Amino acid sequence: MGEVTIQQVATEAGVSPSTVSNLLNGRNHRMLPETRQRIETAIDKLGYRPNRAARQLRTGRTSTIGLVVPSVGNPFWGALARHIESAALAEGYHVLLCNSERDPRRERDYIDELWADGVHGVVLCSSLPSLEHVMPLVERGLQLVAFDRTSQAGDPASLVSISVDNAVGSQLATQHLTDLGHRRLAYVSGALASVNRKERYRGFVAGLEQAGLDPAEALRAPTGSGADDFGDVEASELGRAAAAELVALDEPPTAIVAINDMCALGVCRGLRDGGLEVGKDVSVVGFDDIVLADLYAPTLTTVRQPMREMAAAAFSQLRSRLDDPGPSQGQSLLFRPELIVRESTAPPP
Amino acid sequence: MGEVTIQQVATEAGVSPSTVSNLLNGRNHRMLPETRQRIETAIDKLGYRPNRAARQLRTGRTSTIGLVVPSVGNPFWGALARHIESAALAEGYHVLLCNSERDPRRERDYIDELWADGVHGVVLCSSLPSLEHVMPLVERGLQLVAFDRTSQAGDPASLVSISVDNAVGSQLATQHLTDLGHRRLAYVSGALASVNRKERYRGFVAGLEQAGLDPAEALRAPTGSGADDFGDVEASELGRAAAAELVALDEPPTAIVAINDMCALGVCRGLRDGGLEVGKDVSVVGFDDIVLADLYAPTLTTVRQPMREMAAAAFSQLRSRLDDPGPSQGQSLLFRPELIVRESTAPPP
DNA sequence: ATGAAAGCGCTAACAC
DNA sequence: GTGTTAGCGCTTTCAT
Repeated sequence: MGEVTIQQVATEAGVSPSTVSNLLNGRNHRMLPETRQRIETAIDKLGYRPNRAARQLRTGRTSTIGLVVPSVGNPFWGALARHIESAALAEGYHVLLCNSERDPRRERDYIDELWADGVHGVVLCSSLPSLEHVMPLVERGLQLVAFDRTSQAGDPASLVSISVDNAVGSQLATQHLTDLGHRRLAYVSGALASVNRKERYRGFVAGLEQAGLDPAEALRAPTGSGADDFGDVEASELGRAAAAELVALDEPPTAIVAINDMCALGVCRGLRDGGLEVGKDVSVVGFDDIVLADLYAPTLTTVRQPMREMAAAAFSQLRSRLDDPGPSQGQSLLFRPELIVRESTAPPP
Repeated sequence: MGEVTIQQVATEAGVSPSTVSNLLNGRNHRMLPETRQRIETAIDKLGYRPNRAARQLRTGRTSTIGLVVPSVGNPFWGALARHIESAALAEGYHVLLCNSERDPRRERDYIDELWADGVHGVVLCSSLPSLEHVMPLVERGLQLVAFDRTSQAGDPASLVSISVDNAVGSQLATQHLTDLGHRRLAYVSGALASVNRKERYRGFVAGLEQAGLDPAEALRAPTGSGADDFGDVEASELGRAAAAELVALDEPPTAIVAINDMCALGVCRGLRDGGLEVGKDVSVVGFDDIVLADLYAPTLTTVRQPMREMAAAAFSQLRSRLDDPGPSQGQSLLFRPELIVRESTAPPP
């Protein structure tokens, strides 16, 4: 019941293991068609599959990449995982899934382990403003593609960043609201601890200013330290709590920009709890365009990230760097967001 | 920049590699505390991490398991992946993610590759009624835990199945509807091609009969061959299309049982398209209790699967079989579903 | 155009 | 209690 080895294939085909190996690795340009034929027959007959551990031990290469996301339980990250995996599969790569739960320590431990496993390429979806905790490995040759996080000053020089243009997206959303006539806007997000959150907020402020509104007067929720306590899975909880706060105000906002779709759905839920009708009493706009945005009642106006393309780019960047691990130039790919107008936004009542 | 090897650690600590290995593998009961100390110091100093490829090549074991799901883009599978990964991580295992996209061929290819990678344990979320395509590997020693699919007659003897009691769950849902006074029910699902779909439908029928209704008179949607064309990601699309059909009927149903939550959300969407109000004109009940069920408007009545427990069970079953790969008895674990009543169900108008 | 040989880093008998 | 030794299956010079 032992596995078939390259040795057995060689014996069966009447050649040496190295010849089989040569064929396997595409070094068959000057191989006799007959030899080649014999080997292929033997492989088929024996059902031979190369042992990856052995191959990896020898070459130091793996065709496995790591994917670190906050949580695949969140539909947004789930969708990313699906697309990354699909792009990887098409090139014969496998994906090791890591849920950081937005815990920096877990994130670091994971990357350490991936490295120890021989995984030299990782798509990292980190909320952390600094990537210092992974620098040692990057210096040792770890290839990193940051997803949903634009490059920062202290980042490793070779870092590739794939992200939607968050500021533009948020500004688009905000502008849509002010165009509809809204003057009293609120912004809902957790603590602006991560790069992309900051950028999205910046877009919100820019949108306000463009409409001649004073950002200082815009509402923010949830207030207080509570904002820090919400992780990624609970984005909807956060939105719901924030909406409750907002509804209780003397002068509630007529429009709300949420940090992302899950949060926006929570906001909608909280608004309903407070007896308000979304898309009528209050407008809500999200960010991401997850599948559920178009399913919700009312359907959610949101900013779409071109996920499939972004995922494909993330993988192909990683792959090309894995193939040529020389010291390479870092770069940022910023994708263009698109405003998708649906039912959750309307002129103020 | 080469990696630190066990040899270097040994040299540094002034011992032999085997002694280091012994410590690493917990064979340190009768080791001099001093030796142990020296080794640990050396490990820390050098930042040593064992090379898994080498270890795997030597022992034939991996601490990686495979997880094959239809698509992590679907929140239900995303949640499962998160929980499985979390259970695995707690025991030092890693999870290789595989999206089958409900393609039997992809499913098989994946499992073949996992096996070739030295992965001997797989949690398989297959919709397929037959597991014949993976039998050869099971016979070679592949440990398989089927998730969301109860054991079938032709299954491998050693198979472990983890599933919610689908029939009971569906019956609970149906009964809830008939208790509310509904007489004209519809069932929405794709083709009953998979084991769990069949079971859920059986529960629906049982619920009807228990209420003295004739299952033959119950509606089913979508009708026609269209039902086959929907995969997993598009469950919501299917629900929406089905609702459109149902709404167009002379006598539309007053209550709808959907195969799962994503489908139910699609149904709600379709109902709204048709101008009907969910939870008032029509009642809808789903299955799974994904996070969004409680976020939706109206909140969705559904049947909860105890995901975390089920995921933990799946992993621990797999693990124990991996640890003792002797020919083991197959078994089925059927978890108790729970009806969660929310706003989407009410007495008929 | 093919083969022989060495060794990747680790573990597990078996010595001592 | 610790060291010696012999590979696990594969790739890759270097010969031929």
